[in-house]
Amino acid sequence: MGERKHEAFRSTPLFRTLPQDVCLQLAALAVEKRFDAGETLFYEGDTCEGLYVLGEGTVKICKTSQTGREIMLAMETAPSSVAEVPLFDEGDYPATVRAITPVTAYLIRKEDFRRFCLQHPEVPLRVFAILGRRLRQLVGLIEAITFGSVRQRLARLLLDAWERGEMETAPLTHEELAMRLGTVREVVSRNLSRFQAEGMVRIERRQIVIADPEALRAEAETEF
Amino acid sequence: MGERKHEAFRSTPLFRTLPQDVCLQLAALAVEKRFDAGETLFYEGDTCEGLYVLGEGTVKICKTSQTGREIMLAMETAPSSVAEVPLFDEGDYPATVRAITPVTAYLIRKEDFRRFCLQHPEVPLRVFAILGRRLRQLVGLIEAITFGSVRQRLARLLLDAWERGEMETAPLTHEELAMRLGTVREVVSRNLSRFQAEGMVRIERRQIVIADPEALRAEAETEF
DNA sequence: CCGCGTCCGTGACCCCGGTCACTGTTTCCC
DNA sequence: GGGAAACAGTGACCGGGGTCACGGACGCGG
Repeated sequence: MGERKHEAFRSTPLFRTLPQDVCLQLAALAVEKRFDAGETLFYEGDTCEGLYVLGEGTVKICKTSQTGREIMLAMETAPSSVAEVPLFDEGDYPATVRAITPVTAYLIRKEDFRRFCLQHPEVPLRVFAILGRRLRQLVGLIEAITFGSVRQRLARLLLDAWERGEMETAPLTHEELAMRLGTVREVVSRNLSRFQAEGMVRIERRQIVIADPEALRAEAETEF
Repeated sequence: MGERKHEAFRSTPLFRTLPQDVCLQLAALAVEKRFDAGETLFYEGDTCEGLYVLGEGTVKICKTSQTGREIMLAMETAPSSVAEVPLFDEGDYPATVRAITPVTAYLIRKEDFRRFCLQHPEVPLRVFAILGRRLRQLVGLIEAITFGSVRQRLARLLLDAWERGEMETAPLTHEELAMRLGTVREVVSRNLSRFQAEGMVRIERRQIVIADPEALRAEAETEF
């Protein structure tokens, strides 16, 4: 069993630097869970079970308001991990994590992980780095939201997706984009229309095509 | 020398749980720095020197836009610490930190701190908890900004300040409030006026007085 | 006491973006 | 192929809040 599991643990940034045997030893503690697209791994406020290592698929980390609006804080695609935060501070999960493709994940209960950390002091340092990255991301998000416009953020988002070739692979519905930007569908539609009118993108059969990356970049980098 | 320094290290959340001697040993690595109110300890993008332990005073962690608008991500008042993030991930400081009262801080160079961590594995775990707290804070901020109104955030802010008795001690200019809320002076003024008109606060000789905490609370907790 | 700097209060204006309400277009599945 | 979802485009509307431009209130140093 567990070939895929081992592979997941070997390649996830958190454990990538660990020696093989230690890594396998850790993998032995984890239990596999599968989720369909749209299923949620856990909700904000749930008490923390443990750490999820993503073996396959991609998830979004998000918050939703009472009125159903949603904002995506981050996206993680395998190999990766989520829910590192509440492992050590006794708190609940701070946000909801939901599968956006089918996902197979491995759950390590937090006591097990903690014990493991004490035996392998290099592990916390890795977690540390991951947390740092997340923090930077969040700060960036706050900056973008409070200083920037939807137009700018959308430009940047499209550009990012394009640069990493996710343009064709991912369906990217307007609804999705809206959540990622912390706004609503209609606003995204409108802005996309404008982009098209200005020749920056073309929309052909429901696919967004980047026509003028440079113009987009200029738009994205127009500083606040 | 260093009585105040030792006190700072003993009481800061990061090191509070350390045995006395270890704590002093760590303190020995640090060098004292003083800042006047308004001076900035470091700017976002500066390459990370090390960890600051706050012995006295309070600072704000903030980002500023090109146009000079500013948003405060967090406030830290001694005993506390700032700049834990870039210690391990080789990045720059992610935000600017500025003294809002006179501050005396102790700087530990990051190599020294890292070395220290390897010798004392319980330290990273503490840092971890601190980072967790920060992350939760930021997520909360994002939520408040994207789903909430200035009115709500202002209500909550006033209430917080009131509950911890910072109401009289701190001058709290409208400008300050605006930054903390990620908005501008005028908007704060307006909302304060409205609050006064509705009898929630009174403003007497430039001092905001909480008149009806319950009403404020209701306002603050009106869910998005 | 006078001036000047800092902070406050307010009005006018305008635009972004959230909301509602429809209609049009794909897609996909029976 | 037909019908139901889901997705997309668009217009109308309007409120929050940002921007500008003042004028008034304090407070402090000369």
